[in-house]
Amino acid sequence: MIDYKAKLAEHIAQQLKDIDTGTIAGLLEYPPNPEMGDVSLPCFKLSKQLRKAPTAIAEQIVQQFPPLTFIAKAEAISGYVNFFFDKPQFARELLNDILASNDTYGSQNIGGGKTVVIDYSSPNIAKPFHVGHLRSTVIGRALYNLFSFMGYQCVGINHLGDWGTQFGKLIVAYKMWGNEADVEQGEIGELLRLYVKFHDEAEKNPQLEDEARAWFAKLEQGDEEARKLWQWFKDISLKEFSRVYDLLCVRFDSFAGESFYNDKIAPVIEELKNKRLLEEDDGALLVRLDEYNMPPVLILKKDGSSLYHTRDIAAALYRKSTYDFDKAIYVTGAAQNLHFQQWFKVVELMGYEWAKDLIHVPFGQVSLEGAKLSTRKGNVILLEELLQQAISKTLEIIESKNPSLEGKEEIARMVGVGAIIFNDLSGNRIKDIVFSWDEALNFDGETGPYVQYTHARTCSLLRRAGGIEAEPAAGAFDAALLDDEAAQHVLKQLYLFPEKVQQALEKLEPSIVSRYLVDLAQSFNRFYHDCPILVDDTELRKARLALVKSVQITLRNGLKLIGLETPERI
RNA sequence: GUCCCAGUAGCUCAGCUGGAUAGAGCAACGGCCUUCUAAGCCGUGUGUCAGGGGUUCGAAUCCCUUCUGGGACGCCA
Repeated sequence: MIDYKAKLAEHIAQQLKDIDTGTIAGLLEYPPNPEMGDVSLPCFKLSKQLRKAPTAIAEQIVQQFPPLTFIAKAEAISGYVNFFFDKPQFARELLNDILASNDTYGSQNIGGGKTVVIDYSSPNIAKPFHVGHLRSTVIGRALYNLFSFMGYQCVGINHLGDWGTQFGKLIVAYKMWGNEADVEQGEIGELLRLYVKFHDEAEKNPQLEDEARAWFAKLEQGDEEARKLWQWFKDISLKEFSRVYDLLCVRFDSFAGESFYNDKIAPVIEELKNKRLLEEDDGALLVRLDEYNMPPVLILKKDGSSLYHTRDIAAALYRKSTYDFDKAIYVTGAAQNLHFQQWFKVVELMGYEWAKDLIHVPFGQVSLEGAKLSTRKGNVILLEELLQQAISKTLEIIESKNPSLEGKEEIARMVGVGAIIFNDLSGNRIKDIVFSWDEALNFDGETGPYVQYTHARTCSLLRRAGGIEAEPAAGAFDAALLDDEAAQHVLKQLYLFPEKVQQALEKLEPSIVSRYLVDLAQSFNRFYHDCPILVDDTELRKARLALVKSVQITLRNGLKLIGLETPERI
């Protein structure tokens, strides 16, 4: 990876003596437009420490700046030092680096093989998979890819919501209003019907809630009938989930859900007791967190059954001992912020120093044109339906634009699904999303298909170039020929990729990569429009193809990170 | 009631570890395909950065406060 910023910081620090490299590196920034150079140093903050006016500092730096091959010019202007890269050297070093590193361009070994456990998707059994579940799934998968790319060993866990009072409810409903044939045939739809029916009836007859709790308690104690029904419901749900995961190409290393921790809860309760953290209140057991300005955490209900706090704590202890993680990440809706703060604190109070490695990654809520999503009220967009719609719309577009395309069904799947994923990852994850069919199925502008299309364009060019030029090699071209404005802009974008990937990792924010890809695609499309690539001038063609190849590599690496596929033709 | 999060162009958003004139896309209108994929490119217009105070050489960005919207707050997850 070439890092001119770091090199510059070193030289400037040497010159200023009293200021260290890190400080300078933190100050360096990219100027708002190209006339102001490639990297600039605002000198205002140095003013106090050096007891000198910013303009004087800037001028001093420029006057005494040593000749460096990669810097063509340094200019002092109203308190800034603007550095201009030596364009040919910059282009040559950058492209050679990208071509040589290829599918590792942008990656760094930050993790050093340390393990990160990422808990994502984690849908509730017996409820259909809807757009609301998409976020955790695609954000979590993107984080998984980012951490892997940056040298971490990842463990992806689908912490299935396969335990809890809801199963008591379902069992009660099934026994009262359901039958085997209907469930076998209706699958999740029928389970949902029973669940909704339960809630309707429970409003009239609150006693049903007690029955449900009783059945869940039986389930936890290993009652055979309860156990059998539970397993059956779970199998039916997993069948639907795996269809969706296949479409999204999402994989997990473990499906250990909440039920997995059932036999790991008692020791946790014991430990909490021994550490004198538990308090009894009206028959239930809880941990008080008043000093930390949080409400108490309920650990055990008065009927002796567990709650999800309890299971999360047991799961964290299990994961620590099983995987010895460096970080454990939980990707869930922001509505659960308090819940995570609470049980993270409990783990800390239990005396585990690794409580600091537990990280909650919250995201905003999806609503439906103002109304809240509600499975019970039937106010949902089923994810499978959304994906199918996107795929069939993509197929229509292909039929009209490129009817002779081979394997169009598969490509339509890659692009249609890509549109939905990209849409979800294009804004900061914390923002709420109002779902709109029009936006989800828009394939123009800042969208997944736009980036994929741009990637396919690079593939097409390299295909047409044929022969040895189709695979430009490092050093086999004259980078000085890439002096068009559009080409220069593409180079700058390419240079930013490693920095963006690192930022995305640090902020746990996949959208930084998504937005970067749009910027890169935009600059490439302008270059494509302004500068013919397959020209007769052999040297110029080679140089431009090297740029095209570098864009292809970078788009591909970025798309893969956020979980989009990279078809070579669209 | 207490706490958390958000508020930037008509719409969706970026910019928020303070820096040079606040940027994209969508929508609207007008151009560009006998030449490398038009899911593309170019052009036209829009802003009390929710309001008010403060800190600073400098604030969309940090602090305080008000307003608006969303969310959470013991036997659901």
